[in-house]
Amino acid sequence: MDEIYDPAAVEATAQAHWRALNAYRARENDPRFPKGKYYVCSMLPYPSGKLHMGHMRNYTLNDVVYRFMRSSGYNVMTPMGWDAFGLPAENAAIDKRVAPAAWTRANIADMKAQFAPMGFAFDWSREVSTCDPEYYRWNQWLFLRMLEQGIAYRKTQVVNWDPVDNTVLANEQVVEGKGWRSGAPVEKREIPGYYLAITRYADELLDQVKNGLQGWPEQVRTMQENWIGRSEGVRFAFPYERNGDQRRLWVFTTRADTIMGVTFVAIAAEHPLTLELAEHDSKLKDFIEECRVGGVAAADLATAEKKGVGTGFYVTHPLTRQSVEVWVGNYVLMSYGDGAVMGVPGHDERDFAFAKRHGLPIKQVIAVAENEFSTNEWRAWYASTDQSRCINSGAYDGLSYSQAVDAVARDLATLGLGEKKVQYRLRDWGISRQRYWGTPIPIIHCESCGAVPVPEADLPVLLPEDLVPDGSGNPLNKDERFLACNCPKCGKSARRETDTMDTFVDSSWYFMRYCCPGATTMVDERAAYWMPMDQYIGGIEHAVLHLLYARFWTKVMRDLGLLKIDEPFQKLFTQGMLLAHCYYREEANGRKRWFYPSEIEQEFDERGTPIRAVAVEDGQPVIYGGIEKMSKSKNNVVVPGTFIDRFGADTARAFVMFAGPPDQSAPWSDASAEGVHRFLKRLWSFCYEQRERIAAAAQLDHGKLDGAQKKVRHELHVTLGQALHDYQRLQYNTVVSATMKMLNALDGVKSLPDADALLREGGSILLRTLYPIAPHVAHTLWVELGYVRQYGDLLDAPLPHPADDALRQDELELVVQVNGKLRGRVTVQAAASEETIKETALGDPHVRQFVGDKPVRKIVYVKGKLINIVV
RNA sequence: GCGAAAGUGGCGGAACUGGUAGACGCGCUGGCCUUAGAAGCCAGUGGGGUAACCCGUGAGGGUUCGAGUCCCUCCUUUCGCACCA
Repeated sequence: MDEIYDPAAVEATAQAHWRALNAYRARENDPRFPKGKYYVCSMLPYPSGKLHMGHMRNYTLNDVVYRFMRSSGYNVMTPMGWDAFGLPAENAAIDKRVAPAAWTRANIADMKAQFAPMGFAFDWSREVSTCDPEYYRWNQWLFLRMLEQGIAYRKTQVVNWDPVDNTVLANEQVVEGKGWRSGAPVEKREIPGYYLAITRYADELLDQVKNGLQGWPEQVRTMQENWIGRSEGVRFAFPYERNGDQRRLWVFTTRADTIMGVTFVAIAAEHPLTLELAEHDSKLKDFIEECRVGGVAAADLATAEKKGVGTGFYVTHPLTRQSVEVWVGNYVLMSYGDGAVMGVPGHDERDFAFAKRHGLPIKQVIAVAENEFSTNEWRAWYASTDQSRCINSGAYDGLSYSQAVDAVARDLATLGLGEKKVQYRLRDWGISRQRYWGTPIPIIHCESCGAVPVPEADLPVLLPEDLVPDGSGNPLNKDERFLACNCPKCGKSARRETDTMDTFVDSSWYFMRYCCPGATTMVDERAAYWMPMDQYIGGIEHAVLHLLYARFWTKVMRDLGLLKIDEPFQKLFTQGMLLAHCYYREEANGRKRWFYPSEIEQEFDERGTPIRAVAVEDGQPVIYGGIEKMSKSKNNVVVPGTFIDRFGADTARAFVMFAGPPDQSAPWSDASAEGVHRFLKRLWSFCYEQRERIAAAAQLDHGKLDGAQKKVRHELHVTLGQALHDYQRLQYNTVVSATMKMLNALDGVKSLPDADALLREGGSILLRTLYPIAPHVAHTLWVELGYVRQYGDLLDAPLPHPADDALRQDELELVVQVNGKLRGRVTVQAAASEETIKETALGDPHVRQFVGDKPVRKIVYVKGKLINIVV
């Protein structure tokens, strides 16, 4: 054993050992692990080629779960793969003139190499790349099954168009009116595409996120709930006549009790009736155009002015039979409900604003308390329905909210003009993307037969890998080899669909393919063994997108008989980001020049308060830019390579765990990281010095320990109990603290000549507690100190558990409070009666000083902890 | 605007179910070692005070023998949603 801790050597040896054992290859029903399977997985990364410490934090978290659960006796499996399709590869192709496939594969190789030094327990035999035909063929296969079931269908509708990325976006991918990736304001376009009927599953998706999924963070569950957005209400129609036809204008409302307050009907600019009426109305035409390009940021939209145009066209109120004018309003969304609303300005804030602006009548039909309603000043009576009463509403007068809704729905139903309906905010998932680097949609367009599915036997529809996009649209449209085909129905020459699938399709089930590498079907019985996943780990940014799609996909697979589970992820953990300090200086041209941390020196005052930071190059001050997300533009990205070279992977792992609670963002700090390295060095020196005593020590007999050793042993076992608890709740920062505490405690008894047994037991506890976090150094010391003979290889050595005799104490130190304030400490026999303890407390001279001659009103005794004397 | 979470030393952060606030680490101070530096080791480190003590978990109130923790009001920050009828 070397005297000096050499992480490079330690890590190389440990990794060679694990490699020789093929240690992370997981097998179904492995008899070595009677506790059963445990599947832990991190969201698969996009192979951008660059990994920083933030990634390492995420995967270390994953690795700690793996090692801890394996130490607990589970058959643990943790895989890794690549979300390999998508736009960055195409953009890189345009920039660098390389095919996306080559770029992506090179990045994957690069990233795997960057992972290697960290010692992660990935079972690489299960690796998945979503751009691999053996993977995406099953996207195509399931898509065809969905077509058969009517879950997938083709339609033309107004979509979100990203003018920079030149593609359609799903609603989930539009953030504040902008494309989630490009940041460009989204336009509205009418384009044909394929949709997946996720709304069919809306009820189930909602129910399980509300009432199941106990292992998910509340925040994510709420976000999904809001996204699905279930509303109960009434869908009804305003009849009208046009060109001799009897037609109906449908609307949806949650406030059917206000139906007698309708003074207009507002419809969306893209509503079919709008388009029809606009044919002979140039003002309306202009307004439609304004709505199409306008509406940049959705945040402004909510407060934006309620613009609109009257059409001069009238429909009939279904209950009063009065004529009501149709208006086109910019606040009506075509994509929700029927793209039309009844206008009740008396009781809806938006309708009110619209009516005020356009001079439309306002009618009160709900009784409200004095001063709560006036036409000049809106008060949000709308929000409270529990005590409202109808007025000015004919037959409905006096009814409460729910009575009125029931009565109105019944009357509308009698007329055949409406009924109760549940409306969702969730819309079907548009998966067509006008991009090259994705899964080809397996459809053939035939002039006589239309859109024809590719026969199963012809799968996969291979994506050509040698095309280099030039920025002028989808290169598949120009690739004759890909386009040319024959119609599977009539055999005539036809053209292939060139749209590809949204990459969220790829990530909707990769975690199931991990379970059954090489399966000749989409999934096989091995998936039934590993699924549902026990612990999923990923960023909060996927709270709705990926996690909702994956849940939907699982349910579709279940209904097709491929699986028996309802939900894919039992527990979800959303990890926080790793941040870093940044420093800059204003240049003469007004630009900011960002400094790398290595170019900066921080100065402190006598008390440790940072005063200023200076640049190493000239000693002149720079401006502290705060703690920010790691980004290239701010030069504050910490890369693993150089850090690991200097301090080793174990330090990197231990520090990213120590930096803060894993579910919160934490700042990287070179100084703190070196502190963790110092700890590992101290641990190494300690073990080096004590190696002979520990290796030769006898079994520990608690009864033979003296008071000082008992105290240390007690502390060790209490700390162990806390560490195990924190392991369970994934609070690894305090686990690292616990191992530091254990070392400090053992350090305190190393000079005692008869402490060999205690050192041996303590060392074994410390190393096993530390192992999931810093496995290389723990493994090496485990071997050197001779623990293998007793417990076996550290990979599968049983977890230590606090011993009862160590936790039990002969004497207790109790805190004495007077009126809730700490006034003294007393030591009592553990077996002492409450009476004796109280007397001892009162007898303490310091306590007596505070009690004085005031009468004691009450004495509270908290067992084993404290005594509070109330005077 | 609506909803959620969080505010604790110079810093990152502990305190599981109300029970010794500041664990553990960083930084800082003093000392030892060293020709010197680096590394290492020892001691100290919430604020005030010579001290006894007093004050301290964003602000204010409340419940309780006892509140960082529970309740109410407010402030700040972060995140999510954002015309969803």
